[in-house]
Amino acid sequence: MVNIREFRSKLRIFEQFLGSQLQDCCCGVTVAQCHCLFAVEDLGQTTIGELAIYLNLDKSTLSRTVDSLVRLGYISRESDPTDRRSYRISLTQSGYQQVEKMHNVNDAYFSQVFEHIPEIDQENVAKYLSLFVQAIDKYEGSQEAAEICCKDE
Amino acid sequence: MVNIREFRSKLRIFEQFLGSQLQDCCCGVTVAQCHCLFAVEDLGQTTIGELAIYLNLDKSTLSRTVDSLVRLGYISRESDPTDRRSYRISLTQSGYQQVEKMHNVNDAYFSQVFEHIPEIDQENVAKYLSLFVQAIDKYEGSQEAAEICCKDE
DNA sequence: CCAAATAGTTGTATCATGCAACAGTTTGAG
DNA sequence: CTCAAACTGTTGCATGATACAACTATTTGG
Repeated sequence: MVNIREFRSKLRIFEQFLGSQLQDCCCGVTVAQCHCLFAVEDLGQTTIGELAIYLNLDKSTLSRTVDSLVRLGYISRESDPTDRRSYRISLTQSGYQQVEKMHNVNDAYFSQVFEHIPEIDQENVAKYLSLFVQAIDKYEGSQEAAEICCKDE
Repeated sequence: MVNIREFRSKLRIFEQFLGSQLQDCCCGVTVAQCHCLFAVEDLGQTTIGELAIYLNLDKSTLSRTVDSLVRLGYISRESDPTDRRSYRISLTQSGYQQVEKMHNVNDAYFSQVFEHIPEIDQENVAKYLSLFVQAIDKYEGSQEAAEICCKDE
């Protein structure tokens, strides 16, 4: 039986680490811009609306973040000829370079963290994190989610 | 050999989940206030400075967050008679109740997530997360940390 | 004893965010 | 076909979290 409270305590440390790690490894852009660039990479050609859903943020927030990335030259935003309300969002050449740079820096960082895990355990760390993420997916797809929490108090 | 980039991809999903989960389960206070309350619980009687180090935030940020929690009645802040620059920060009765409420709600949430993990794997999910957190500790204590990242560009 | 260090607060600026209102465009029901 | 409803993205506004710098009050060490 897992001690949930202890698990959550570890999780808080983990979360804090992830936050400051990314902040340090964004290669010149902000954390929000970094998330947005990775999301555009994941989605390929996309729209503000899709990005907002993917990142679970308001479309107005994404509108502004994308705007800043267009100004930085990392993202191209072209009017969609088949629906003039919509824009086609994608990475520019320079955007791809920035994303690759961020990946390399972050990969290097996590590789070093992994070196501090005993070699026999490394695969399992990845495996069981993956399992947890799967459980999140299943749970969020299910009914119960959010009914426990105290959103509306 | 662990595929670091894939691992990081899972991590991004994980991080997003943790962020929105806590936001929904703060029982009436903000996420920053929630982190602060848990920190005061962890530290027992403490100070602004200690909290700032523990949470890796600026003392001015903590000063304001603590201030808001004093106003809410969750934290008591008394002048330290042995050092009049300093204040003794601790949870009030009402603060303990709030913390317990948040623990219960969050424990319930994560218990449900765990139910979506096969029973044989549950212990391992906790075990290997713990191992990863240990690796973070070791790494952050070491020299190399932060030299990889592109903080200063 | 006084300069330097320390603890916390406050002013200021920035970033991220959501909601509401809006403009322009598309779509579907009649 | 037409027009109301739905949709896409932007902008105005408010809030919250945050850091840095300057500040006050206090303590400490040479």
